[in-house]
Amino acid sequence: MDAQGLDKNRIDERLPGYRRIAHLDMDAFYASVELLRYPELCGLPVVIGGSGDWQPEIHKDGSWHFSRLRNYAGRGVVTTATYEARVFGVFSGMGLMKAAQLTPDAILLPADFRAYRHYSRLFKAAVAEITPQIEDHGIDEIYIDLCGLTDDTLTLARRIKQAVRESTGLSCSIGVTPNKLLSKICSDLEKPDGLTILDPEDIPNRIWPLPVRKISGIGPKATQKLAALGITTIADLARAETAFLQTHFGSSYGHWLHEAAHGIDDRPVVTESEPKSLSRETTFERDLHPRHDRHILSKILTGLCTDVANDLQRKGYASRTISIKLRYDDFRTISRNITLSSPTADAVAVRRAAEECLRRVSLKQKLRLLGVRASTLSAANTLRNSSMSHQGELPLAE
DNA sequence: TCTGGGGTCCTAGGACCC
DNA sequence: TCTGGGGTCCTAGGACCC
Repeated sequence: MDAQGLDKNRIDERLPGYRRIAHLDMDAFYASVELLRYPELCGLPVVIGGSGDWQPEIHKDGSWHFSRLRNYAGRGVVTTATYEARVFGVFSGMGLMKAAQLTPDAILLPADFRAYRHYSRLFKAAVAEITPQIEDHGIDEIYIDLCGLTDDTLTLARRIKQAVRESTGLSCSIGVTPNKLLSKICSDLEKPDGLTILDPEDIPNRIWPLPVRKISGIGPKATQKLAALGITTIADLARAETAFLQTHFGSSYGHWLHEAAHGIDDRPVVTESEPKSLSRETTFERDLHPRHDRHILSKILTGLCTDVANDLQRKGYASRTISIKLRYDDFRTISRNITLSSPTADAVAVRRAAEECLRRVSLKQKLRLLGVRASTLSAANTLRNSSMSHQGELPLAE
């Protein structure tokens, strides 16, 4: 060991190419949580979506009665589907009405986010027992920095999977590579219950044959644009000149595309972060007319502002920028925002600001969605926070 | 089958100031 | 009166992620 406590014989994990970063992705998370509750649904096509009144009902003999997808009518989308349902071409984001056409006999369950958050906390706590170097990435995913741990990668990955299974009864898939970009791709390669460890030398064999869409950050638009340029696989992308990509995608995104294709990514695992914005939005059951349905819309707007204000207060933030979001019946979406002179977490102030924004939009067309967002966040009350840290002092009133 | 709700980050133009 | 850059803030929209 040298002065910094580093073993000279070990590869220096501080170098970007030699880090050990894991990406852990829970397998069909929401659906799997539901199967814990309703084990009799194992092996059946099950679709989770919406939040309506198709709650399973219990029979006198103790058996459950489940709703079928064919009976669904509304504007909900698929949140998750079991692998058995995915076989029919059902995937998340798809309208439930369309999913019903593909597989009418599939079981439909409402999303139960409280249950999913509970299991999310369980699996993250179990991993945190092994190492606290965890970056949250949504409800069912984390990045784990394995640098500094002494065991070999395979042992660690197996231990993490075992900890997740013991704490939740659920399986996950893990990818371990020198960076987040590659690990994210790899955790998906052997799903479900996968474990993929990849060295940089494996990139040409295992990464390059994949479609560009497998790279997190290349979405539907970029995929289409790349295809039009004759680029469909990551190998195609890796062959493309940076300058060529930059002329078509801008200097920043073009540069990133090139690096991504070569498996280059130096982003650190970030274990702590503050939210940048909080928002609430709702799609109406039917399109609403700004004038005829004025009272309903007003009530909905007040509700959204109250929810946002409550979220701000509960989480200890105040916001200086309030935005509204409108979606017209033709799906055109616009937003307006206003920056206040001082931060607020007050429902009435949020509502006033939202109204101010609303005055600047055209209200001739029917609406399908209304949303309210609070951004430019600051700690709600630094005075109060500092007083809280001194034992014995009473927190100041609002 | 018309397409949810919660986020992050980036771009680009205009105002305003030095 | 016209012509400059640079920096920051604000606004609107869009791509992308889970």
